[in-house]
Amino acid sequence: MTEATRRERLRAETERDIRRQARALLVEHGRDAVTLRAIARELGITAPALYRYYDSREDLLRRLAEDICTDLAARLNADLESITEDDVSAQVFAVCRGFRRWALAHPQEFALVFASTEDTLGRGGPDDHNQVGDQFGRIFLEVAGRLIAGHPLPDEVSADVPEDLHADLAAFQKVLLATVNDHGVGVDEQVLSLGAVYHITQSWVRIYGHVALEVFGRFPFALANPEPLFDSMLAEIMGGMGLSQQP
Amino acid sequence: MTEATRRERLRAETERDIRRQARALLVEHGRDAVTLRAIARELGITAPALYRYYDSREDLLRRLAEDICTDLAARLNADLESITEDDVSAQVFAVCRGFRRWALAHPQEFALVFASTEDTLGRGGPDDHNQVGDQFGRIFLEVAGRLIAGHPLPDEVSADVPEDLHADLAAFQKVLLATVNDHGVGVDEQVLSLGAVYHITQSWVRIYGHVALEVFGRFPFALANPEPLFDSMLAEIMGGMGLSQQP
DNA sequence: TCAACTTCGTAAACACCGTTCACTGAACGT
DNA sequence: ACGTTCAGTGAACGGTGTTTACGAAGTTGA
Repeated sequence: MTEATRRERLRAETERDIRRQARALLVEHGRDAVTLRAIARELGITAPALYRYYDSREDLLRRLAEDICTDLAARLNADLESITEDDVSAQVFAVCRGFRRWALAHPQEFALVFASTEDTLGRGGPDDHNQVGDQFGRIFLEVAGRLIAGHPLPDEVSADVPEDLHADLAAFQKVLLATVNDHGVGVDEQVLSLGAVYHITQSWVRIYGHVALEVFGRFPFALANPEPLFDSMLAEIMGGMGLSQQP
Repeated sequence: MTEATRRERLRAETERDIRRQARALLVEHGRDAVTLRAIARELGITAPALYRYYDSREDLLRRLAEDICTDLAARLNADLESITEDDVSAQVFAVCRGFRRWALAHPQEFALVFASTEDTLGRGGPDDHNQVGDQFGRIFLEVAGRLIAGHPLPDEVSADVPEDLHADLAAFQKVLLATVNDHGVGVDEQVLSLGAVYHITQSWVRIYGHVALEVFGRFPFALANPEPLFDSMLAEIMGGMGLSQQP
Protein backbone atom coordinates (compact mmCIF):
# COMPACT_ATOMS: atom_id res chain seq x y z
CA MET A 1 0.00 0.00 0.00
CA THR A 2 0.98 3.60 0.29
CA GLU A 3 4.10 4.06 2.37
CA ALA A 4 2.91 7.47 3.45
CA THR A 5 1.35 7.84 6.84
CA ARG A 6 -2.11 9.25 7.29
CA ARG A 7 -0.68 12.60 8.27
CA GLU A 8 1.51 12.76 5.20
CA ARG A 9 -1.39 11.99 2.93
CA LEU A 10 -3.55 14.67 4.48
CA ARG A 11 -0.75 17.17 4.29
CA ALA A 12 -0.12 16.51 0.62
CA GLU A 13 -3.82 16.77 -0.04
CA THR A 14 -4.37 20.15 1.57
CA GLU A 15 -1.17 21.41 0.01
CA ARG A 16 -2.68 20.60 -3.38
CA ASP A 17 -5.95 22.24 -2.35
CA ILE A 18 -4.17 25.40 -1.30
CA ARG A 19 -2.41 25.71 -4.64
CA ARG A 20 -5.60 24.92 -6.51
CA GLN A 21 -7.51 27.64 -4.68
CA ALA A 22 -4.67 30.11 -5.08
CA ARG A 23 -4.60 29.35 -8.77
CA ALA A 24 -8.34 29.88 -9.09
CA LEU A 25 -8.12 33.24 -7.35
CA LEU A 26 -5.23 34.29 -9.57
CA VAL A 27 -7.05 33.33 -12.74
CA GLU A 28 -10.36 34.87 -11.80
CA HIS A 29 -9.41 38.02 -9.95
CA GLY A 30 -5.75 38.69 -10.56
CA ARG A 31 -2.58 38.53 -8.53
CA ASP A 32 -3.67 40.94 -5.81
CA ALA A 33 -6.67 38.76 -5.08
CA VAL A 34 -4.46 35.84 -4.10
CA THR A 35 -4.64 36.51 -0.37
CA LEU A 36 -3.90 34.02 2.36
CA ARG A 37 -7.19 34.77 4.04
CA ALA A 38 -9.22 34.26 0.88
CA ILE A 39 -7.52 30.93 0.22
CA ALA A 40 -8.06 29.79 3.78
CA ARG A 41 -11.68 30.95 3.74
CA GLU A 42 -12.36 28.93 0.62
CA LEU A 43 -10.75 25.88 2.21
CA GLY A 44 -12.61 26.22 5.47
CA ILE A 45 -9.51 26.81 7.54
CA THR A 46 -7.85 29.89 8.99
CA ALA A 47 -5.10 31.96 7.45
CA PRO A 48 -2.31 31.19 9.93
CA ALA A 49 -2.67 27.52 9.06
CA LEU A 50 -1.16 28.27 5.68
CA TYR A 51 2.10 29.06 7.40
CA ARG A 52 2.47 25.34 8.06
CA TYR A 53 2.90 25.01 4.28
CA TYR A 54 4.52 28.21 3.09
CA ASP A 55 6.89 30.67 4.65
CA SER A 56 4.93 33.66 3.41
CA ARG A 57 2.55 34.83 0.74
CA GLU A 58 5.50 35.56 -1.48
CA ASP A 59 6.73 32.02 -1.06
CA LEU A 60 3.33 30.70 -2.05
CA LEU A 61 3.30 32.88 -5.16
CA ARG A 62 6.73 31.63 -6.10
CA ARG A 63 5.64 28.01 -5.85
CA LEU A 64 2.48 28.85 -7.70
CA ALA A 65 4.57 30.22 -10.53
CA GLU A 66 6.51 26.97 -10.62
CA ASP A 67 3.26 25.02 -10.81
CA ILE A 68 2.11 27.15 -13.69
CA CYS A 69 5.33 26.50 -15.56
CA THR A 70 5.03 22.79 -15.03
CA ASP A 71 1.45 22.79 -16.24
CA LEU A 72 2.27 24.84 -19.30
CA ALA A 73 5.12 22.50 -20.10
CA ALA A 74 2.89 19.47 -19.67
CA ARG A 75 0.24 20.97 -21.88
CA LEU A 76 2.66 21.82 -24.65
CA ASN A 77 4.22 18.38 -24.40
CA ALA A 78 0.79 16.86 -24.73
CA ASP A 79 0.22 18.90 -27.88
CA LEU A 80 3.52 17.61 -29.19
CA GLU A 81 2.51 13.99 -28.66
CA SER A 82 -0.14 14.31 -31.33
CA ILE A 83 2.36 15.29 -33.98
CA THR A 84 4.37 12.84 -35.97
CA GLU A 85 7.82 12.64 -34.48
CA ASP A 86 9.74 13.41 -37.64
CA ASP A 87 7.91 16.57 -38.62
CA VAL A 88 9.95 18.84 -36.37
CA SER A 89 8.83 21.93 -38.22
CA ALA A 90 5.23 21.20 -37.31
CA GLN A 91 6.36 20.69 -33.73
CA VAL A 92 7.86 24.14 -33.60
CA PHE A 93 4.69 25.66 -34.95
CA ALA A 94 2.67 23.73 -32.40
CA VAL A 95 4.77 24.87 -29.47
CA CYS A 96 4.78 28.50 -30.52
CA ARG A 97 1.07 28.66 -31.27
CA GLY A 98 0.34 26.72 -28.11
CA PHE A 99 2.35 29.19 -26.08
CA ARG A 100 0.49 32.14 -27.55
CA ARG A 101 -2.89 30.49 -27.10
CA TRP A 102 -2.12 29.63 -23.48
CA ALA A 103 -0.88 33.14 -22.70
CA LEU A 104 -3.99 34.76 -24.15
CA ALA A 105 -6.25 32.36 -22.28
CA HIS A 106 -4.37 32.84 -18.99
CA PRO A 107 -3.12 36.42 -18.92
CA GLN A 108 -2.77 36.59 -15.14
CA GLU A 109 -0.67 33.46 -15.05
CA PHE A 110 1.41 34.69 -17.94
CA ALA A 111 2.00 37.99 -16.19
CA LEU A 112 3.04 36.26 -12.98
CA VAL A 113 5.50 33.92 -14.63
CA PHE A 114 6.84 35.91 -17.54
CA ALA A 115 6.52 39.52 -16.49
CA SER A 116 7.45 39.83 -12.83
CA THR A 117 10.34 41.91 -11.68
CA GLU A 118 13.06 39.65 -10.38
CA ASP A 119 12.72 40.88 -6.84
CA THR A 120 8.94 40.59 -6.58
CA LEU A 121 9.23 36.95 -7.54
CA GLY A 122 12.28 36.04 -5.56
CA ARG A 123 14.94 34.27 -7.51
CA GLY A 124 17.63 33.30 -5.06
CA GLY A 125 21.26 33.56 -5.93
CA PRO A 126 22.88 32.40 -9.13
CA ASP A 127 21.08 29.07 -9.51
CA ASP A 128 20.59 30.20 -13.06
CA HIS A 129 18.87 27.19 -14.43
CA ASN A 130 16.36 26.56 -11.68
CA GLN A 131 14.73 29.87 -12.34
CA VAL A 132 11.01 30.26 -12.76
CA GLY A 133 9.92 29.91 -16.33
CA ASP A 134 12.73 27.61 -17.12
CA GLN A 135 10.45 24.62 -17.33
CA PHE A 136 8.81 26.17 -20.30
CA GLY A 137 11.97 27.62 -21.76
CA ARG A 138 13.32 24.11 -21.86
CA ILE A 139 10.49 22.88 -24.02
CA PHE A 140 10.67 25.69 -26.48
CA LEU A 141 14.40 25.49 -26.72
CA GLU A 142 14.54 21.74 -26.89
CA VAL A 143 12.11 21.67 -29.78
CA ALA A 144 14.06 24.41 -31.46
CA GLY A 145 17.23 22.45 -30.87
CA ARG A 146 15.70 19.33 -32.36
CA LEU A 147 14.61 21.36 -35.33
CA ILE A 148 18.12 22.53 -35.98
CA ALA A 149 19.44 19.03 -35.34
CA GLY A 150 17.46 17.60 -38.21
CA HIS A 151 17.94 20.60 -40.43
CA PRO A 152 21.29 22.37 -40.29
CA LEU A 153 21.20 26.08 -40.91
CA PRO A 154 22.31 27.41 -44.24
CA ASP A 155 25.82 28.68 -43.81
CA GLU A 156 25.13 32.31 -44.57
CA VAL A 157 22.65 32.54 -41.70
CA SER A 158 25.05 31.59 -38.97
CA ALA A 159 27.65 33.95 -40.28
CA ASP A 160 28.33 36.74 -37.87
CA VAL A 161 27.46 36.48 -34.21
CA PRO A 162 29.07 39.26 -32.19
CA GLU A 163 32.35 38.41 -30.53
CA ASP A 164 31.08 39.57 -27.13
CA LEU A 165 28.37 36.94 -27.19
CA HIS A 166 30.53 33.93 -27.88
CA ALA A 167 31.03 33.02 -24.24
CA ASP A 168 27.36 33.27 -23.25
CA LEU A 169 26.15 31.54 -26.38
CA ALA A 170 28.70 28.75 -25.97
CA ALA A 171 27.48 28.09 -22.44
CA PHE A 172 23.92 28.01 -23.69
CA GLN A 173 24.98 25.79 -26.56
CA LYS A 174 26.32 23.23 -24.10
CA VAL A 175 23.04 23.17 -22.16
CA LEU A 176 21.06 22.88 -25.35
CA LEU A 177 23.21 20.06 -26.68
CA ALA A 178 22.89 18.16 -23.43
CA THR A 179 19.11 18.62 -23.39
CA VAL A 180 18.59 17.54 -26.96
CA ASN A 181 20.92 14.57 -26.66
CA ASP A 182 19.18 13.47 -23.47
CA HIS A 183 16.18 12.79 -25.65
CA GLY A 184 17.97 10.41 -27.98
CA VAL A 185 18.74 12.69 -30.86
CA GLY A 186 22.43 12.87 -31.62
CA VAL A 187 23.75 16.36 -32.31
CA ASP A 188 27.12 17.96 -32.03
CA GLU A 189 28.30 21.55 -32.08
CA GLN A 190 28.96 21.33 -35.78
CA VAL A 191 25.25 21.20 -36.48
CA LEU A 192 23.99 23.21 -33.53
CA SER A 193 26.44 25.96 -34.23
CA LEU A 194 26.85 29.20 -32.33
CA GLY A 195 24.97 30.90 -35.14
CA ALA A 196 22.09 28.49 -34.68
CA VAL A 197 21.98 29.18 -30.95
CA TYR A 198 21.98 32.87 -31.70
CA HIS A 199 19.12 32.43 -34.12
CA ILE A 200 17.12 30.47 -31.58
CA THR A 201 17.61 33.19 -28.99
CA GLN A 202 16.46 35.88 -31.39
CA SER A 203 13.43 33.80 -32.25
CA TRP A 204 12.51 33.54 -28.59
CA VAL A 205 12.81 37.33 -28.32
CA ARG A 206 10.33 37.79 -31.15
CA ILE A 207 7.85 35.20 -29.98
CA TYR A 208 7.91 36.44 -26.41
CA GLY A 209 7.69 40.02 -27.62
CA HIS A 210 4.61 39.41 -29.69
CA VAL A 211 2.83 37.37 -27.05
CA ALA A 212 3.57 39.84 -24.26
CA LEU A 213 2.50 42.80 -26.37
CA GLU A 214 -0.72 41.04 -27.23
CA VAL A 215 -1.47 39.94 -23.68
CA PHE A 216 -0.77 43.39 -22.29
CA GLY A 217 -2.51 45.18 -25.13
CA ARG A 218 0.55 47.27 -25.94
CA PHE A 219 0.62 47.02 -29.68
CA PRO A 220 1.01 50.52 -31.06
CA PHE A 221 -2.27 50.33 -32.92
CA ALA A 222 -5.55 48.52 -32.66
CA LEU A 223 -5.31 45.04 -34.10
CA ALA A 224 -8.63 43.52 -35.03
CA ASN A 225 -7.01 40.10 -35.13
CA PRO A 226 -3.36 39.74 -34.15
CA GLU A 227 -3.18 36.09 -35.14
CA PRO A 228 -2.10 36.64 -38.74
CA LEU A 229 0.66 38.90 -37.48
CA PHE A 230 1.88 36.13 -35.22
CA ASP A 231 1.67 33.49 -37.92
CA SER A 232 3.40 35.73 -40.39
CA MET A 233 6.18 36.32 -37.89
CA LEU A 234 6.47 32.60 -37.31
CA ALA A 235 6.69 31.95 -41.03
CA GLU A 236 9.32 34.64 -41.30
CA ILE A 237 11.36 33.09 -38.52
CA MET A 238 11.13 29.63 -40.03
CA GLY A 239 11.84 31.00 -43.46
CA GLY A 240 14.93 32.71 -42.15
CA MET A 241 16.17 29.30 -41.10
CA GLY A 242 15.58 27.93 -44.55
CA LEU A 243 12.44 26.04 -43.65
CA SER A 244 9.14 25.78 -45.39
CA GLN A 245 6.20 27.37 -43.67
CA GLN A 246 2.81 25.77 -43.29
CA PRO A 247 -0.70 26.86 -42.38
CA MET B 1 0.13 87.43 -13.22
CA THR B 2 -1.21 83.98 -12.68
CA GLU B 3 -4.87 83.75 -13.47
CA ALA B 4 -5.26 80.93 -11.01
CA THR B 5 -6.72 81.61 -7.61
CA ARG B 6 -4.85 80.74 -4.48
CA ARG B 7 -6.82 77.55 -4.07
CA GLU B 8 -6.11 76.42 -7.59
CA ARG B 9 -2.41 76.99 -7.15
CA LEU B 10 -2.31 75.01 -3.94
CA ARG B 11 -4.31 72.22 -5.45
CA ALA B 12 -2.02 71.90 -8.44
CA GLU B 13 0.94 71.94 -6.11
CA THR B 14 -0.18 69.12 -3.84
CA GLU B 15 -1.34 67.14 -6.84
CA ARG B 16 2.22 67.31 -8.14
CA ASP B 17 3.53 66.37 -4.71
CA ILE B 18 1.26 63.35 -4.54
CA ARG B 19 2.45 62.06 -7.88
CA ARG B 20 6.04 62.73 -6.99
CA GLN B 21 5.78 60.76 -3.76
CA ALA B 22 3.90 57.96 -5.45
CA ARG B 23 6.60 57.82 -8.06
CA ALA B 24 9.33 57.69 -5.46
CA LEU B 25 7.62 54.82 -3.66
CA LEU B 26 7.16 52.94 -6.91
CA VAL B 27 10.78 53.33 -7.88
CA GLU B 28 12.21 52.48 -4.50
CA HIS B 29 9.92 49.77 -3.21
CA GLY B 30 7.79 48.52 -6.08
CA ARG B 31 4.20 48.78 -7.09
CA ASP B 32 2.74 47.25 -3.94
CA ALA B 33 4.45 49.89 -1.84
CA VAL B 34 2.54 52.68 -3.58
CA THR B 35 0.07 53.02 -0.75
CA LEU B 36 -2.35 55.86 -0.21
CA ARG B 37 -1.41 55.97 3.45
CA ALA B 38 2.31 55.94 2.72
CA ILE B 39 1.95 58.77 0.25
CA ALA B 40 -0.16 60.77 2.66
CA ARG B 41 2.23 60.09 5.52
CA GLU B 42 5.14 61.39 3.48
CA LEU B 43 3.19 64.50 2.59
CA GLY B 44 2.06 65.17 6.14
CA ILE B 45 -1.62 64.70 5.38
CA THR B 46 -4.09 61.88 5.88
CA ALA B 47 -5.04 59.20 3.40
CA PRO B 48 -8.66 60.17 2.78
CA ALA B 49 -7.46 63.57 1.62
CA LEU B 50 -6.11 61.88 -1.49
CA TYR B 51 -9.65 61.14 -2.55
CA ARG B 52 -10.03 64.84 -3.30
CA TYR B 53 -7.54 64.23 -6.10
CA TYR B 54 -8.10 60.67 -7.26
CA ASP B 55 -11.09 58.39 -7.38
CA SER B 56 -9.15 55.45 -6.02
CA ARG B 57 -5.70 53.95 -5.73
CA GLU B 58 -6.16 52.37 -9.12
CA ASP B 59 -6.98 55.75 -10.61
CA LEU B 60 -3.81 57.17 -9.11
CA LEU B 61 -1.74 54.35 -10.55
CA ARG B 62 -3.28 54.93 -13.95
CA ARG B 63 -2.36 58.60 -13.89
CA LEU B 64 1.06 57.71 -12.60
CA ALA B 65 1.54 55.48 -15.61
CA GLU B 66 0.61 58.37 -17.86
CA ASP B 67 3.15 60.58 -16.10
CA ILE B 68 5.80 57.97 -16.61
CA CYS B 69 5.03 57.77 -20.30
CA THR B 70 5.22 61.51 -20.66
CA ASP B 71 8.54 61.63 -18.86
CA LEU B 72 9.98 58.83 -20.93
CA ALA B 73 8.85 60.55 -24.08
CA ALA B 74 10.36 63.82 -22.95
CA ARG B 75 13.61 62.15 -22.09
CA LEU B 76 13.89 60.40 -25.42
CA ASN B 77 12.97 63.59 -27.22
CA ALA B 78 15.72 65.36 -25.34
CA ASP B 79 18.18 62.70 -26.45
CA LEU B 80 17.02 63.26 -29.99
CA GLU B 81 17.70 66.98 -29.80
CA SER B 82 21.39 66.33 -29.54
CA ILE B 83 21.50 64.48 -32.83
CA THR B 84 21.83 66.16 -36.15
CA GLU B 85 18.42 66.33 -37.75
CA ASP B 86 19.32 64.59 -40.98
CA ASP B 87 20.92 61.48 -39.53
CA VAL B 88 17.69 59.64 -38.98
CA SER B 89 19.47 56.33 -38.64
CA ALA B 90 21.33 57.65 -35.62
CA GLN B 91 18.03 58.89 -34.24
CA VAL B 92 16.55 55.43 -34.40
CA PHE B 93 19.55 53.98 -32.60
CA ALA B 94 19.29 56.69 -29.98
CA VAL B 95 15.62 56.07 -29.30
CA CYS B 96 16.00 52.30 -29.11
CA ARG B 97 19.05 52.39 -26.89
CA GLY B 98 17.47 55.10 -24.79
CA PHE B 99 14.38 52.99 -24.31
CA ARG B 100 16.42 49.99 -23.20
CA ARG B 101 18.56 52.04 -20.89
CA TRP B 102 15.53 53.66 -19.30
CA ALA B 103 13.76 50.33 -18.83
CA LEU B 104 16.78 48.77 -17.14
CA ALA B 105 17.22 51.78 -14.89
CA HIS B 106 13.51 51.92 -14.01
CA PRO B 107 12.24 48.34 -13.96
CA GLN B 108 9.26 49.07 -11.72
CA GLU B 109 8.08 51.87 -13.93
CA PHE B 110 8.62 49.75 -17.01
CA ALA B 111 6.60 46.93 -15.50
CA LEU B 112 3.77 49.26 -14.58
CA VAL B 113 3.49 50.85 -18.00
CA PHE B 114 4.47 48.08 -20.36
CA ALA B 115 3.57 44.88 -18.57
CA SER B 116 0.29 45.37 -16.78
CA THR B 117 -2.75 43.34 -17.62
CA GLU B 118 -5.32 45.53 -19.29
CA ASP B 119 -7.78 45.25 -16.44
CA THR B 120 -5.35 45.97 -13.62
CA LEU B 121 -4.45 49.20 -15.34
CA GLY B 122 -7.89 50.21 -16.48
CA ARG B 123 -8.15 51.14 -20.10
CA GLY B 124 -11.67 52.28 -20.65
CA GLY B 125 -13.51 51.46 -23.81
CA PRO B 126 -12.21 51.74 -27.34
CA ASP B 127 -10.33 55.01 -27.07
CA ASP B 128 -7.57 53.17 -28.81
CA HIS B 129 -5.11 55.94 -29.18
CA ASN B 130 -5.29 57.48 -25.75
CA GLN B 131 -4.02 54.32 -24.20
CA VAL B 132 -1.24 54.24 -21.68
CA GLY B 133 2.13 53.81 -23.29
CA ASP B 134 0.99 55.51 -26.40
CA GLN B 135 3.00 58.60 -25.61
CA PHE B 136 6.13 56.57 -25.96
CA GLY B 137 4.88 54.47 -28.84
CA ARG B 138 4.35 57.69 -30.74
CA ILE B 139 7.96 58.69 -30.39
CA PHE B 140 9.35 55.35 -31.42
CA LEU B 141 6.99 55.07 -34.33
CA GLU B 142 7.40 58.62 -35.45
CA VAL B 143 11.16 58.29 -35.59
CA ALA B 144 10.77 55.02 -37.42
CA GLY B 145 8.38 56.71 -39.81
CA ARG B 146 10.84 59.53 -40.42
CA LEU B 147 13.50 56.96 -41.07
CA ILE B 148 11.43 55.30 -43.75
CA ALA B 149 10.46 58.67 -45.14
CA GLY B 150 14.02 59.56 -45.91
CA HIS B 151 14.97 56.09 -46.97
CA PRO B 152 12.38 54.06 -48.86
CA LEU B 153 12.50 50.34 -48.32
CA PRO B 154 14.01 48.12 -50.95
CA ASP B 155 11.15 46.63 -52.87
CA GLU B 156 11.78 43.02 -52.00
CA VAL B 157 11.40 43.75 -48.29
CA SER B 158 7.88 45.06 -48.46
CA ALA B 159 6.79 42.19 -50.60
CA ASP B 160 4.28 40.05 -48.84
CA VAL B 161 2.28 41.30 -45.91
CA PRO B 162 -0.58 38.92 -45.07
CA GLU B 163 -3.93 39.80 -46.60
CA ASP B 164 -5.64 39.66 -43.18
CA LEU B 165 -3.45 42.46 -41.90
CA HIS B 166 -4.12 44.96 -44.65
CA ALA B 167 -6.99 46.67 -42.87
CA ASP B 168 -5.21 47.06 -39.53
CA LEU B 169 -1.95 48.11 -41.11
CA ALA B 170 -3.70 50.61 -43.35
CA ALA B 171 -5.33 52.23 -40.34
CA PHE B 172 -1.98 52.40 -38.60
CA GLN B 173 -0.41 53.73 -41.79
CA LYS B 174 -2.83 56.65 -41.75
CA VAL B 175 -1.98 57.53 -38.17
CA LEU B 176 1.71 57.24 -38.89
CA LEU B 177 1.49 59.41 -41.97
CA ALA B 178 -0.43 62.06 -40.08
CA THR B 179 2.08 62.02 -37.22
CA VAL B 180 5.12 62.25 -39.43
CA ASN B 181 3.63 64.95 -41.64
CA ASP B 182 2.64 66.97 -38.58
CA HIS B 183 6.34 67.41 -38.00
CA GLY B 184 7.06 68.96 -41.34
CA VAL B 185 8.35 65.97 -43.25
CA GLY B 186 6.36 65.22 -46.35
CA VAL B 187 5.59 61.56 -46.91
CA ASP B 188 2.89 59.73 -48.78
CA GLU B 189 1.77 56.12 -48.76
CA GLN B 190 3.99 55.38 -51.71
CA VAL B 191 7.05 55.71 -49.53
CA LEU B 192 5.57 54.62 -46.21
CA SER B 193 4.09 51.52 -47.77
CA LEU B 194 2.11 48.83 -46.03
CA GLY B 195 5.23 46.71 -46.08
CA ALA B 196 7.14 49.44 -44.30
CA VAL B 197 4.46 49.72 -41.64
CA TYR B 198 4.60 45.97 -41.22
CA HIS B 199 8.35 46.11 -40.83
CA ILE B 200 8.11 48.84 -38.23
CA THR B 201 5.61 46.80 -36.23
CA GLN B 202 7.84 43.74 -36.31
CA SER B 203 10.75 45.86 -35.19
CA TRP B 204 8.78 47.08 -32.20
CA VAL B 205 7.98 43.49 -31.33
CA ARG B 206 11.67 42.61 -31.27
CA ILE B 207 12.80 45.66 -29.35
CA TYR B 208 10.05 45.32 -26.77
CA GLY B 209 10.68 41.60 -26.53
CA HIS B 210 14.37 42.02 -25.81
CA VAL B 211 13.90 44.80 -23.30
CA ALA B 212 11.13 43.03 -21.43
CA LEU B 213 13.08 39.77 -21.30
CA GLU B 214 16.08 41.61 -19.97
CA VAL B 215 14.16 43.61 -17.38
CA PHE B 216 12.32 40.54 -16.14
CA GLY B 217 15.36 38.30 -16.32
CA ARG B 218 13.62 35.79 -18.52
CA PHE B 219 16.30 35.10 -21.07
CA PRO B 220 16.65 31.35 -21.40
CA PHE B 221 20.25 31.44 -20.29
CA ALA B 222 22.49 33.60 -18.19
CA LEU B 223 23.75 36.57 -20.14
CA ALA B 224 26.84 38.18 -18.74
CA ASN B 225 26.16 41.28 -20.79
CA PRO B 226 23.01 41.45 -22.88
CA GLU B 227 23.96 44.71 -24.54
CA PRO B 228 25.78 43.18 -27.51
CA LEU B 229 22.74 41.02 -28.14
CA PHE B 230 20.56 44.12 -28.23
CA ASP B 231 22.94 46.02 -30.46
CA SER B 232 23.30 43.07 -32.76
CA MET B 233 19.52 42.82 -33.00
CA LEU B 234 19.31 46.52 -33.75
CA ALA B 235 21.90 46.21 -36.46
CA GLU B 236 20.00 43.28 -37.91
CA ILE B 237 16.76 45.23 -37.94
CA MET B 238 18.38 48.20 -39.60
CA GLY B 239 20.22 45.98 -42.01
CA GLY B 240 16.96 44.32 -42.93
CA MET B 241 15.72 47.71 -43.98
CA GLY B 242 18.74 48.27 -46.14
CA LEU B 243 20.47 50.64 -43.76
CA SER B 244 24.00 50.83 -42.59
CA GLN B 245 24.61 50.05 -38.97
CA GLN B 246 26.81 52.04 -36.68
CA PRO B 247 28.48 51.50 -33.31
C1' DT C 1 -18.16 93.69 4.65
C1' DC C 2 -20.73 89.91 5.46
C1' DA C 3 -23.22 85.96 4.38
C1' DA C 4 -23.64 81.81 1.27
C1' DC C 5 -21.16 78.52 -0.96
C1' DT C 6 -17.33 75.59 -2.42
C1' DT C 7 -13.42 72.95 -1.41
C1' DC C 8 -9.52 70.76 1.22
C1' DG C 9 -8.42 68.13 5.02
C1' DT C 10 -9.52 65.53 9.26
C1' DA C 11 -11.01 61.89 12.57
C1' DA C 12 -13.48 57.88 13.21
C1' DA C 13 -14.99 53.79 11.61
C1' DC C 14 -15.38 49.40 8.66
C1' DA C 15 -13.69 45.53 6.50
C1' DC C 16 -10.01 43.64 4.86
C1' DC C 17 -4.86 42.17 4.74
C1' DG C 18 0.02 39.51 6.27
C1' DT C 19 2.12 37.82 10.15
C1' DT C 20 3.23 36.23 15.04
C1' DC C 21 2.31 33.63 19.12
C1' DA C 22 0.54 30.74 22.69
C1' DC C 23 -2.53 27.07 22.60
C1' DT C 24 -5.12 22.53 21.62
C1' DG C 25 -5.92 18.10 20.02
C1' DA C 26 -5.01 14.38 17.12
C1' DA C 27 -1.65 11.45 14.85
C1' DC C 28 2.73 9.31 15.53
C1' DG C 29 6.95 6.43 17.06
C1' DT C 30 8.34 3.64 20.68
C1' DA D 1 0.63 3.86 27.39
C1' DC D 2 3.41 7.91 26.84
C1' DG D 3 6.06 11.54 25.25
C1' DT D 4 6.64 13.90 20.75
C1' DT D 5 5.44 15.96 16.51
C1' DC D 6 2.58 18.93 14.07
C1' DA D 7 -1.78 20.74 11.62
C1' DG D 8 -4.88 23.98 12.92
C1' DT D 9 -7.03 27.70 16.09
C1' DG D 10 -8.06 32.34 18.16
C1' DA D 11 -6.45 36.50 19.52
C1' DA D 12 -3.69 40.15 18.62
C1' DC D 13 -0.68 43.85 16.09
C1' DG D 14 0.05 46.95 12.61
C1' DG D 15 -0.98 47.80 8.05
C1' DT D 16 -4.26 48.61 4.00
C1' DG D 17 -8.41 50.99 0.79
C1' DT D 18 -12.49 53.36 1.36
C1' DT D 19 -16.72 55.85 3.32
C1' DT D 20 -18.80 59.12 6.31
C1' DA D 21 -19.75 63.24 8.95
C1' DC D 22 -17.71 67.30 10.11
C1' DG D 23 -14.72 71.53 10.58
C1' DA D 24 -12.05 75.19 8.71
C1' DA D 25 -10.47 77.70 5.38
C1' DG D 26 -10.88 80.04 0.42
C1' DT D 27 -14.05 82.10 -2.84
C1' DT D 28 -17.86 84.60 -4.56
C1' DG D 29 -21.56 87.87 -5.01
C1' DA D 30 -24.59 91.52 -3.06
